[in-house]
Amino acid sequence: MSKKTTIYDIAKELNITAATVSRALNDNPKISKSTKELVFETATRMKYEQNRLAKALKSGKSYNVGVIVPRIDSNFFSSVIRGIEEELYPEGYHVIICQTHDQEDLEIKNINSLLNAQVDGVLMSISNGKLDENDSFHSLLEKNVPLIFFDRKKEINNVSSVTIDDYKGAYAATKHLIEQGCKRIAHLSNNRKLEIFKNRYLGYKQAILDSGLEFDESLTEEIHSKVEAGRSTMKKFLEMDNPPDAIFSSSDFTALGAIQEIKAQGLRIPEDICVVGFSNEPFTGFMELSITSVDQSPMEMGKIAAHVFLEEVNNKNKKVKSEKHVVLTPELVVRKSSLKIPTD
Amino acid sequence: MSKKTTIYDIAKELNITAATVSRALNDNPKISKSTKELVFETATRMKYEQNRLAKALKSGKSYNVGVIVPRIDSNFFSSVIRGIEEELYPEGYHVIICQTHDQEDLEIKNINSLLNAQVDGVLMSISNGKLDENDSFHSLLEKNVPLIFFDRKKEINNVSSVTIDDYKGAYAATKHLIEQGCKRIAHLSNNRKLEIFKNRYLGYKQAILDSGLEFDESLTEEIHSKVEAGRSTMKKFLEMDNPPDAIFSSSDFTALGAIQEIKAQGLRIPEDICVVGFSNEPFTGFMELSITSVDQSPMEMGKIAAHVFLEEVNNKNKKVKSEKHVVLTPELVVRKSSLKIPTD
DNA sequence: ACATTTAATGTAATCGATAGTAATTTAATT
DNA sequence: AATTAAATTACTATCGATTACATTAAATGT
Repeated sequence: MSKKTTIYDIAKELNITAATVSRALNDNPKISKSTKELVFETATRMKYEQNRLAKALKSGKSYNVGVIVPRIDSNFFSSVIRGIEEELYPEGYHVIICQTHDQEDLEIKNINSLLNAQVDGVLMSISNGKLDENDSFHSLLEKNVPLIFFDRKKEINNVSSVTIDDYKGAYAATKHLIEQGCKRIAHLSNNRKLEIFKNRYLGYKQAILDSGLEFDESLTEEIHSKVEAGRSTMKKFLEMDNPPDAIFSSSDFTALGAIQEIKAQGLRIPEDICVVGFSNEPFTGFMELSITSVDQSPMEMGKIAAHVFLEEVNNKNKKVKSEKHVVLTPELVVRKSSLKIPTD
Repeated sequence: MSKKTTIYDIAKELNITAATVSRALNDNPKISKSTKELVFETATRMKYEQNRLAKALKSGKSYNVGVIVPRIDSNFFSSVIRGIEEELYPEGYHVIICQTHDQEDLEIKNINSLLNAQVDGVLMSISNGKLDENDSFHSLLEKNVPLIFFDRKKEINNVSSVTIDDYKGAYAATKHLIEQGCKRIAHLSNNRKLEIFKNRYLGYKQAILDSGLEFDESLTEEIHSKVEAGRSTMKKFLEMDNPPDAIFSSSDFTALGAIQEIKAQGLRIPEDICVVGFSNEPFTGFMELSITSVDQSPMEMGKIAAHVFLEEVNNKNKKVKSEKHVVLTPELVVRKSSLKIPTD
């Protein structure tokens, strides 16, 4: 019930001014060593704690950072968030997490909500709603709030990003399938207006072309990253006259759906059909039939994104705006679902 | 670059006082209808937005709420969080999410960090670190910050909670296994200093005793909720002279680990061994061998927890402190892993 | 001894919104 | 028209920390 102690209380106690107390606590060089010590002592004795709200008002900084992701219940995003937190907490920032559930209206709501909370910056992975005239970021940029994309980015002036080389990851995954002897490799994609899915598609396509195989557009589908969508699309594939003998999926969840359908139809994995996913979600390793996938080092991604943010806020005064684009290299993790030919 | 418009700007524009503007915007009855309209118009025209930091300083409320969970990458917790957000966002609150990773030091750090951010309340599911002399909550209670437990609670004076009836859920799950003809039912538990795990254990035990089966303490183990822990414990069970014919697990993840080991040893599920998990994580339904589990209606839990919090902040002035304990009823979802006897 | 740095602290305004109280205008009453 | 009540708006302090500017005291120089 007792009110919090403020710098005024300390000042009164020591018969000095609040300004002096403030300076002392901030280690201002103009304050003598003796009073500094005195102030520090009484501050601890009186259990003083700085009022962040007051500081926030004065400085115009809230020391809150917004993080917007499609969802948090995937290992990938929750790991990125953990990386961000580990980097930002020591700097005194707090993280407000928002989920878009891939709905653009929620994305806009979240951005406004974060602006309202006066966050010092926003780190986000954009949703795949209607991407056409998506100017929900403008409100951020107008207000000069640093924005950093991670994973799912969009090419915007003055906006930095941290991504993986999706093209390379997809190329490696597809190449791997080809080396396993697969000839008709299908691709479960997602909204290709999003760069990550476009690049995965392109990497897949190029790997096929480079290997002299026939590229068949009808073997690619843009679907949601849901188990059920993967399953129903796989069903369609299997009804073709000339069904695929491998699936490269942009998502581990759709890969799982495909596997369910393949098994349900009595086909064998990897003997009849090989499957490769993307993101290296933990369950891909848990399954009895473990799933080959592409790891994106999410923790690392989060840490770097946070680091880029810190650079930007610290340079905010300087007019020299520079965008930074960090690209991480993904790693193919080969498991049972695609291993026809034992390597050892 | 142009600074934000404040109520002073509006006041100057209309030749009135900032106080009047403030009252008009807050729909104070003492302000005439005409000036209210005028103020609202100019506010929109000048793109006025309330400075939350200023309001926070004045009111002493940050309109931020802390949520502490062991981890966010499980469907259960992320769903609870979503429920909380849906309830709190419309009231103008923001949610700061913290993960403890079941480490007590992180729990303490998070609490301090949230206090530092001057949150208006904390909703938490406690970790299972060393629980003995856990007084990390005291700092919250001392400062009169509302604390609400959900799922993983602890009995503390004046602290409300929202949980499920773990005892009942466990009882139903075990009863179900008995009805399927299982005689030696093992239990994968977790730290029973946590009420939820203690209650699940008790419900399991009572169901066995009520059915006249022999209760064998050696068939219960306290382990971490990790796939690997479930697997290794199952291995131990299978090495017994008289191994179990069913597993009731406090966690879907350990249930999964058990299933992996059972299959690896060439045993059949559910014919040889039945398995039931807890939490109804999505993957329990995805698996080819779908897993029977206990649903905890996490969204609902989050919404109710948020609601209880709102009640508490709105009653904060009143001295009458009352704790509220909401208990939800869980639901058993029967799937392949335990269904020996087809019901239809 | 007096002028001039230098060091250390005090004074007061500021960030933006809110609320108690005073002041003014308007409406109602006799 | 005069008096009073009611409605409306203005004035000013406040939340707690920060900082430009002013002031005092001590130290140094000539």
